[in-house]
Amino acid sequence: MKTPAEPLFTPPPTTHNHQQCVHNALKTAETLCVERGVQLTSIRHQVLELIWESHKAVKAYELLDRIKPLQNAAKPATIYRALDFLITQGLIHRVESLNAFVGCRCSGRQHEQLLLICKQCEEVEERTASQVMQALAEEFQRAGFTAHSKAVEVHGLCQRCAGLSSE
Amino acid sequence: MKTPAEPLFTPPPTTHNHQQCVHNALKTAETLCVERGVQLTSIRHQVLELIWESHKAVKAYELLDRIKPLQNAAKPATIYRALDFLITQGLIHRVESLNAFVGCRCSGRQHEQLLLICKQCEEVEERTASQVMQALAEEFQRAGFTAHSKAVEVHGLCQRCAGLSSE
DNA sequence: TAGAATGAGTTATATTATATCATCTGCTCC
DNA sequence: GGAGCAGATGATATAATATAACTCATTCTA
Repeated sequence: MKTPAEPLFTPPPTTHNHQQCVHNALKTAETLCVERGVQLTSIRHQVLELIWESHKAVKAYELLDRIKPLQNAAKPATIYRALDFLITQGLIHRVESLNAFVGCRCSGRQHEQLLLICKQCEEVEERTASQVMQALAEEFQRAGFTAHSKAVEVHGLCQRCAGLSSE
Repeated sequence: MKTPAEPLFTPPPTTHNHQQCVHNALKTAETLCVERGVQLTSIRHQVLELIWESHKAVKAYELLDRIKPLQNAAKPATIYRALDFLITQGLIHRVESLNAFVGCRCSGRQHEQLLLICKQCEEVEERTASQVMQALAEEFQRAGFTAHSKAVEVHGLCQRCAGLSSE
């Protein structure tokens, strides 16, 4: 049931050790869920693992297709429920502008980050961007607005892709 | 064909003169389209007008329902094409986190604004927030990211609604 | 007048997401 | 042990959002 999933994706061409990266993310998730007394069930774990296969944002129905070999009975609701759980626990981000989901690197803590989405390699980089958040807070102050949740998403070219295309 | 549309909505309880506000928006749109040599056709004008009926973000299928009395043949594509046009011309914003659309107050110019979305009255306030944009630009610099388009959307309570609920 | 460009009509379908009710599983309390 | 509860999942259906692809009409202009 907890098959490590076939490498259905092209690993990111970055130099980072992705296997380690995924391993950390899953371990952190497991620990956090224990601490919080919530259940990282088999399905939820599998969905999280599938999301972490790459640093690209993944669509819900893509996850559904990929999880079917492991969970024959999987239906849209299966995926959406798992996604809800993972979002609530701060383990993944929903990328609003793509209707897609990406693993959260700062698992479970601060969950409102700047997302930099590369149009070319499609990878999503998450940044804390405290100065941006600070400027936002000041703007809310001026506007008399009480913020509950933020989505700060930027599309463009990541450093690597911009470098390649300008050569 | 250019019926001013029945008041299907509750006008915003703000003190502003909404009729004037809509009038300005439409006039500006008309002028801009002439300047740019693009056609603000009857359908496009109607959709823009419907969007401006309130300061809430409107769903595409809501627009479809509302435009049907005026454009009997209207289909989803009718609306989505008009929306595409209006977005391209910078006359409306797409609110990514709601899959909805709202009139743009800074028509046609700077089109990347901070959107403050009230969970209670549902109105969307648009702010230029140059300090936020500046902080974003600096963050892109640090990340080596080339930004093409931004969505900065915040959900919460507007001043008015926060005031009311805290009384 | 042919042909390109643009907008709109029409039909079909793809994609994304939720509602609802039934069932199962593990736990607690008696 | 069994009743009852809560949380998770199964199963079915359908809602909501969005696009594709082809046609036709209009306008402009070469």
